[in-house]
Amino acid sequence: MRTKAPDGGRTFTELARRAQIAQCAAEAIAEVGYADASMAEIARRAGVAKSVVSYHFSDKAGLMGEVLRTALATYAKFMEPRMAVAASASDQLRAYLTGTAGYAVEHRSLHVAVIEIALNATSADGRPLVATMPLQAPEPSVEDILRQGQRDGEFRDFDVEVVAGVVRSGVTHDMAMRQRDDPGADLGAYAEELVRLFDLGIRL
Amino acid sequence: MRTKAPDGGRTFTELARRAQIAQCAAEAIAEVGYADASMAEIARRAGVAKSVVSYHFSDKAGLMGEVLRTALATYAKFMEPRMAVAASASDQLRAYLTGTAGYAVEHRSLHVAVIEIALNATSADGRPLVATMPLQAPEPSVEDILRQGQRDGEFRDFDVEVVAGVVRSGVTHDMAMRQRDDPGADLGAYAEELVRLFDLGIRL
Amino acid sequence: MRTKAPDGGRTFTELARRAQIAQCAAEAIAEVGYADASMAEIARRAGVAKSVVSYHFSDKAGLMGEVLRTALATYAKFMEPRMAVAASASDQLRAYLTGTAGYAVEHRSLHVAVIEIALNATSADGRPLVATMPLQAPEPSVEDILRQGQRDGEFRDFDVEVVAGVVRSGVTHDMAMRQRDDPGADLGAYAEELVRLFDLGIRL
Amino acid sequence: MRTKAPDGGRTFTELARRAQIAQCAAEAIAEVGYADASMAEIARRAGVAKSVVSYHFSDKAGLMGEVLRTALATYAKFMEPRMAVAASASDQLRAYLTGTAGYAVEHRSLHVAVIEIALNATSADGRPLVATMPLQAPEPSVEDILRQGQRDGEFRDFDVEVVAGVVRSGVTHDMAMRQRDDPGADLGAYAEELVRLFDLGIRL
DNA sequence: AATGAATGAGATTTCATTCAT
DNA sequence: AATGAATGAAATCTCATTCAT
Repeated sequence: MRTKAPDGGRTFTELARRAQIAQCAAEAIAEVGYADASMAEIARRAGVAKSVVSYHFSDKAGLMGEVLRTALATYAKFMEPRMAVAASASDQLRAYLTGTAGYAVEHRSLHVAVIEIALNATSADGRPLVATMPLQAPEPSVEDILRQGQRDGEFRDFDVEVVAGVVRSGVTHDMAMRQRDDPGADLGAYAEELVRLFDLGIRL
Repeated sequence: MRTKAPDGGRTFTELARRAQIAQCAAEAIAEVGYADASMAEIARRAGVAKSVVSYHFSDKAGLMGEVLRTALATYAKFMEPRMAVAASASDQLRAYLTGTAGYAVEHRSLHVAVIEIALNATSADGRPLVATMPLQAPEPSVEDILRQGQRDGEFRDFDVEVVAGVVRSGVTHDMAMRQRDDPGADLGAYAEELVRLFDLGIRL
Repeated sequence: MRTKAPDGGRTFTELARRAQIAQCAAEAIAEVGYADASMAEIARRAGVAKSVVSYHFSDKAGLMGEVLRTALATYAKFMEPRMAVAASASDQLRAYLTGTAGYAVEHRSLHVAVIEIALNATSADGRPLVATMPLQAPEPSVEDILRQGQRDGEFRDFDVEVVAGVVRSGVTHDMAMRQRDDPGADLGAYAEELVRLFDLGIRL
Repeated sequence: MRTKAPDGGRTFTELARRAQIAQCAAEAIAEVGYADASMAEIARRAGVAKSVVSYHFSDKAGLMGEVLRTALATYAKFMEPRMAVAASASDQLRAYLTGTAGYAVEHRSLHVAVIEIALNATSADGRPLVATMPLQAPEPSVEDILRQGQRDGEFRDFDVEVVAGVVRSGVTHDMAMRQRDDPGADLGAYAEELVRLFDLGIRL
């Protein structure tokens, strides 16, 4: 009897290979950049023939999509318990910042790979890949948290879009760059500093 | 007689061509991403043969280096008068934020291109290109400003490295993303919001 | 006990699968052309795994050979009763033309596939596949009919090889092209027109 | 000064290379069949690198298109003087048959290649290549000749489409097959036999 | 009897680069 | 100063085929 369909008609072996290859793809991208992370390089890191990658993914965009989905799922799973214990909006913001920092440390490759893919990957028609994929970020979003804080009288009045953007870029792009340039950086302390900065910056 | 050597033994025509090609390279990168900004695409945009690009630049890394130098020089020239009129550290920080936002609007391609190049370009040995180049950012750096503010008693005590990073990523990466996703975004208001946020966040 | 050997040691199931796959191969070739009729495409149409095709046929040439044999057998079975009732050479020629036209309509895929295979399929050594296979066309051949007509004084003197070639190409290649370009073409009327044309052309 | 633009902005060298490559493509197709006539094989025969072929032709469909255009132009040039001296419809038909036979002998590769390409080449969207190209056959067409003969009272009444099809397939497909199987076949005698056959078959 | 997984070979195409002119 | 032509290397992807299960 076959070990069929634990998810969408795929066998365990297939799911395992897909996961392995997606992981190697993320590592390749994080290390050599999107432009140099060729299918050959990814296959080499996975220890399989180039054609094995093509066997499991319809094309490069398909593989990149899997990396994005993997990253998002990993991130959501990582954040869920941390966000659950946070009651107030400022606690949630703290949980978001320290949680995301923790994720960036623990899943460095995925973290950097997502940024690279978002910037560079294009689908066949030339549009950015992320624009062609239905990706769903975990709830609540930074915007949600900020708006809640304003409603609850915890936060002052400000443009939610703008502040959410800076908050997010602080724990994604800047942190990724920091890690790349200094792999041993203390991101825990980094996150604490951000918590203080934004708390002071937006508190009523 | 030749019109020689306004800079390092290069004629005016040569300098003009180099500048034109570098500009087109930045535009190509900003529009299609580093991975798809091939020498052919860049040459096409410049309206010259591929070999002309190779004629003026030793190789692709050389061209990317020129884009970085151009961007830095343009940025420095843009910021200099704006920084000059700012006396206190908080005025300087405001000038930095609004100035950089203005630069990002006025020189969108250069702005985005630098981010892409920093993330992706590698020199022949595989190391990140930016790590192999002597690039000199304009004075004062964000770190300089923050430290001065702390010395002057304007700013509270905090980790200068961390805050400088967030400040910088806010006006580089986040702003670039914002522009890409919404070309008509009001970056002036964006900068003002950042000024308030960081002012509150770090003021003593 | 196994249901063995109705033909050369093959079970019924095996024969059925082989027939099914050969049929799907013919359909694939007829629809997308020999060059695009890959083993994967054929397997897809048959609703089986690629490896099933390889399991039943030694290699692609083997499968193509089976298509040829199937086509020939089908053709022979289709023609036999129609030729049997034709006495004179001109009746036989008429039976050949209308019969073959009927076959082309009823077994369109096989008909087109044979032409494609004859033109394109090569065996491992690079020679045309048809040249390496012992294929036996049904009796009487067009040449036989024409020669008989000449002997009987029905037909005038002409080069049998040449006329047989044109007769055959008229009801194979031209008819196949006609079907491809205009699937609803009236091949019955077409055949009647050919009968008249050749009858006048070769009658004494 | 450059040797520019003898045709559509192409230099002499480029035109020469394109012609040479198209010729080699036709030969490759005629010898090994469309399916095995890869870009690599074509480049090998032309004695150039694979990338040279890609340099001169946007893609494989572009090269195949050039082969078709070359063949058509060659055919038109070959036929023109032969058709010009034929006054009556039967003379024109004779000129068409003997002329086309002569062309098939003199330009065997082009002749066979066109048949293969028509049967197999597909453009990117999967449709037959010939259907996507504006190809213009030389005047008068076989249909034109036959209709003229009917109007002039030279030919009897018959379905022009059908007879034109057989006439054409006789001197294209059948002749090509004949040449492939027996390279030394006497196509002159072949054509004469066809002239007699069709003359008797359609004359009033 | 069937098949999922894997694979090497080779397909088409793009790349950065070189060089004679 | 510029460029058309060429090229080897490498990119992505498809192919027919094999094999353990």
